Amino acid sequence: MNLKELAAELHLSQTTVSRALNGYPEVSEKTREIVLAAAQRFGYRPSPAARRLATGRAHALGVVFNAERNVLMDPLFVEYLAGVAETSAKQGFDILISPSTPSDEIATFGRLARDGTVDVVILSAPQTVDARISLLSELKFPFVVHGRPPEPAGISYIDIDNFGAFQQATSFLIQLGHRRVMLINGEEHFTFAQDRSRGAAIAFAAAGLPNDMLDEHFMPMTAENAYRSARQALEKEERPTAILCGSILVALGVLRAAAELGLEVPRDLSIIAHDDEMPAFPADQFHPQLTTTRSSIRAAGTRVAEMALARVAGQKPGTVAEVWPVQLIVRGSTAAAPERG
Amino acid sequence: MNLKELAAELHLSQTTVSRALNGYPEVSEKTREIVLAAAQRFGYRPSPAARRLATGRAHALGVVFNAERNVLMDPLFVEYLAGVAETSAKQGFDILISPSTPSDEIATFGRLARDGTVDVVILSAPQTVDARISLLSELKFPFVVHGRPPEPAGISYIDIDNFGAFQQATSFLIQLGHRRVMLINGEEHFTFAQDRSRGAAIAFAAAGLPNDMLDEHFMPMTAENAYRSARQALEKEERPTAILCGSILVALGVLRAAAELGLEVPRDLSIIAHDDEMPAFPADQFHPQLTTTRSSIRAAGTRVAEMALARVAGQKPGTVAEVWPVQLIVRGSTAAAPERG
DNA sequence: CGAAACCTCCAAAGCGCTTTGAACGTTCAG
DNA sequence: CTGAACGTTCAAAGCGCTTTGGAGGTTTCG
Repeated sequence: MNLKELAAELHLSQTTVSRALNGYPEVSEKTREIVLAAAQRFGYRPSPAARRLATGRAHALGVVFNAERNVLMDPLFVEYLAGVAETSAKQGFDILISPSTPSDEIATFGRLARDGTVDVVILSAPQTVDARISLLSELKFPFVVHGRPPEPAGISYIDIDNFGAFQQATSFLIQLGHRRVMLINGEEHFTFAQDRSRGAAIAFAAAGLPNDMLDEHFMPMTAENAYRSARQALEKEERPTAILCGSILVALGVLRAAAELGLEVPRDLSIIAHDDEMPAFPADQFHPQLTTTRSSIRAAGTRVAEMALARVAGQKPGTVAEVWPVQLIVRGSTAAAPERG
Repeated sequence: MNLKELAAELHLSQTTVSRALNGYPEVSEKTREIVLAAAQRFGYRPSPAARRLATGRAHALGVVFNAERNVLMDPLFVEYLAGVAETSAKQGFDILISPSTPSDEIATFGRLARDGTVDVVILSAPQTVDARISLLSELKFPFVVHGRPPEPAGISYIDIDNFGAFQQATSFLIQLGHRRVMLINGEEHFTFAQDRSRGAAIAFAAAGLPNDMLDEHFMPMTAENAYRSARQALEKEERPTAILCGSILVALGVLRAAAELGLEVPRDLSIIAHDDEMPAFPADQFHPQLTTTRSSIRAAGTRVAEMALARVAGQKPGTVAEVWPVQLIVRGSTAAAPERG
């Protein structure tokens, strides 16, 4: 049943019925009730396609899914998506996943912005030079960012306090007597990696320690990459006594490297991992339980979706700039540094 | 630029331009070329919304995303989605993710089918009694299934040979001298869990062994659930000497249980896991490397998307019914059963 | 009592595309 | 030379909704 038929049934015009349904004030309460009841009774549902054409709004939010990137490092993505899905469902918004390869990612964003298939897009993992942000800004297409944009002015975003988290974690290790600390970070071009890097460096500086005791590595955060790097570092004479891990997956690789080399955690090696709270891999289910800097990526997902919807509803960009605190949770993977050997 | 403007520019009617662009035969090659060139030059892109309204087709395929379910057990989901994305991108199809909670999943499917926001939906993890399939069949809405539908007649699906995989794996364990085998399976109401169960049972029967030596447990396949079950079983007097795991995540939990109890794999305990090829957790990166029954869920994703698109293009349902072979890959987590204690 | 000010409701014009039915030349067979 | 057949193009009618610009009727106020 469409609007025309419904209107005919009610002996009203399409206009009135449409307005009654959409909560416009030009229609009397009495009429509205009648219309609403009838719509209910006939199971009338407006056609999204028609509404989209008429209003120019899609009632959908876009997420660009970069398969190659996400699959490798992101079991996180599902958890994040779950958060986004949660809020968007409440508002009846659909989520459009636009597949792309790294090479045509920009084109994908362009298409999304121009086609009007979505009203707003959510951007994740901003980079220090981010063509996606430039493009969307230029096209004046609404977007919100999950993570810290390189130039946050005029951009709505939320981020976790990567800087604080790694500063805190590093300070904690230093307090435990660790001097040679390895940091297995994400790829250098991500702003979060930069923030984490700075956090760790500041902690060293604050303790009056030379910066070169911090052995930092940038890489895609897979278990395997982490395994290789950790293994290499731990085989050296002057091996690190503590490793800061960018994610739980990284910790997994590090644990394996340590096990293979006969190093016991935390006796011989302390490990702190950043934990985005993947339910499939709870930090406290590891052996030993992992000390982590924790923040829920799912919660971030729900929040960023909220922001996206607010943006569609007319909120100005740049209104939201939240940085969520990250908590250091001390568990069994950290201990005092071993005696100098 | 829209069609009208483009037509005006070319001094042609909208009809002709539209037809030229969409490859209809009623337009001469000369005209078509001119139109195509102009469209290119002006960067004309037809409005999806308008096209959708006019044709009634959405040019999108739907995936219902059950956040609560997927997040818990499915880092797989991303990998699967990547497969779907890959093929749908090639055909310019969008992927609409419809969030739902378990309780309103059926309603979500109904909405999707009626709204015309998508042309076809992909169903995953069919159950022995599956209301989603019943609903879509009844509404005569196109769908394809990833996994084995309870009543496959007239339904296009692909599945991996769960039965064969677990029969093979179980036989292999029996050959190695294992008699007390534990099977940590998915939830009972999934058809794949049933198939696996049957596969293992048949292997026992074929070896002339009593069925009660197979200790089968159904549960959501999380590492934690697996850990608990395995731990409990391994603490018993008559503990299993081998455990069949429904997924790599399950294996993770089992490994932890074994480690905590001081059991060495594969000396004291053999493990075979089913491996869907999550790149984040490669079976050969475990310690020890895992013996697996392997099949790529990503490949399945691309195939099922192909089927979905074929379905949209008019292919009859029930045309495709593929069952992919699963390979047993023997690595380091299996060995001959320990001597009877 | 008449005009101004509402309050409700409506007809009709889009939104940008596809598609039907027909028109206009041209060519071809009879 | 005429009528049929064909190849090409077009005007116009949707698709189902929103929204503009009124139109009628009722109330309010000087």
